Amino acid sequence: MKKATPGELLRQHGLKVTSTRKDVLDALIMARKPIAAEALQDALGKNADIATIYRTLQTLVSKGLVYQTNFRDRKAHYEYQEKHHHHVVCTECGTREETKLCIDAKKLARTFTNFRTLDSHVLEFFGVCNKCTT
Amino acid sequence: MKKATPGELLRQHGLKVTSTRKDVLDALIMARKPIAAEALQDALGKNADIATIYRTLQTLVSKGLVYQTNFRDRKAHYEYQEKHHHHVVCTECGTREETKLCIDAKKLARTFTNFRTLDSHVLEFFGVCNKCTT
DNA sequence: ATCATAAATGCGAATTATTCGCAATTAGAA
DNA sequence: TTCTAATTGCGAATAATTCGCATTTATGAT
Ligand SMILES: [Mn+2]
Ligand SMILES: [Mn+2]
Ligand SMILES: [Zn+2]
Ligand SMILES: [Zn+2]
Repeated sequence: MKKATPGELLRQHGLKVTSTRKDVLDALIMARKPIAAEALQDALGKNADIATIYRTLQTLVSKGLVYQTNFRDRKAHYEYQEKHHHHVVCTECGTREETKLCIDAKKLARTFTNFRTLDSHVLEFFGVCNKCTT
Repeated sequence: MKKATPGELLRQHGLKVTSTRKDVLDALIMARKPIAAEALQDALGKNADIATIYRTLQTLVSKGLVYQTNFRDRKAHYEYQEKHHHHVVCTECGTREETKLCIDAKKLARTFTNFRTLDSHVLEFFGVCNKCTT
């Protein structure tokens, strides 16, 4: 199957297809990394309203199309998530690397917690990348 | 060895021992769970200045005495961390459970990333606790 | 014990990210 | 095409956190 367009993705998730939504989702897909709301606005060429962008992001997150992370920073970052994954972030230069490493939350819930199931998890690693380790 | 007092802890980390610092650290130790800056101020009986509390928290975090988490919420939470651990949070009622489960970041860095070492990581689980699963 | 000095505090004002209220617009169903 | 609920745009409002600066305080040296 070929990759779905932003419009199709929105429709698949039962969302009205508006141009802001298409643009935001498209920008997120292009970015291929976590990006903050304001940076997203810049990427869109300033034509979109910031409140609308925030509302759009909330919607996309609620549908699971986009993953929201609150790093140590105080602003939220949003990433289009075609496939679940995590990041390793360099605390010196901000370089971000994707990692396939994950954890089996289902098994884990039984072994290590009293919850029957775990719906989601946040996992981020911090270190100094090889370039910054002189 | 018996448990160190807040004052001793501060001294051990090369920090000036002030009453706000002792109070904040003490409150965090008592709380035994992540707590936000303002809640901390309440716990301290309103006598401490919020800007000072924030500065104190930054300091404690920088020394590794306290662990800062930015959940999905927009406010940061701080927890005294005698021993590294993570949480399982119920998205219905907010119940928070500690879990011993962790990951071996050293081994991991070699296997799954290009970083030589990983200094820290954030790991939080979200689900619905048994009480909320009617 | 007193002093000197850098560090910490308190206060108010400033910033920053995010949300809200509401009138105007628009997507999609009928 | 028409109708209506959902979405947008704008500006103003919130909420969390930080900043500037004058004042106080902890601690090391005398
Ligand atoms: Mn990624
Ligand atoms: Mn804990
Ligand atoms: Zn995962
Ligand atoms: Zn861990």
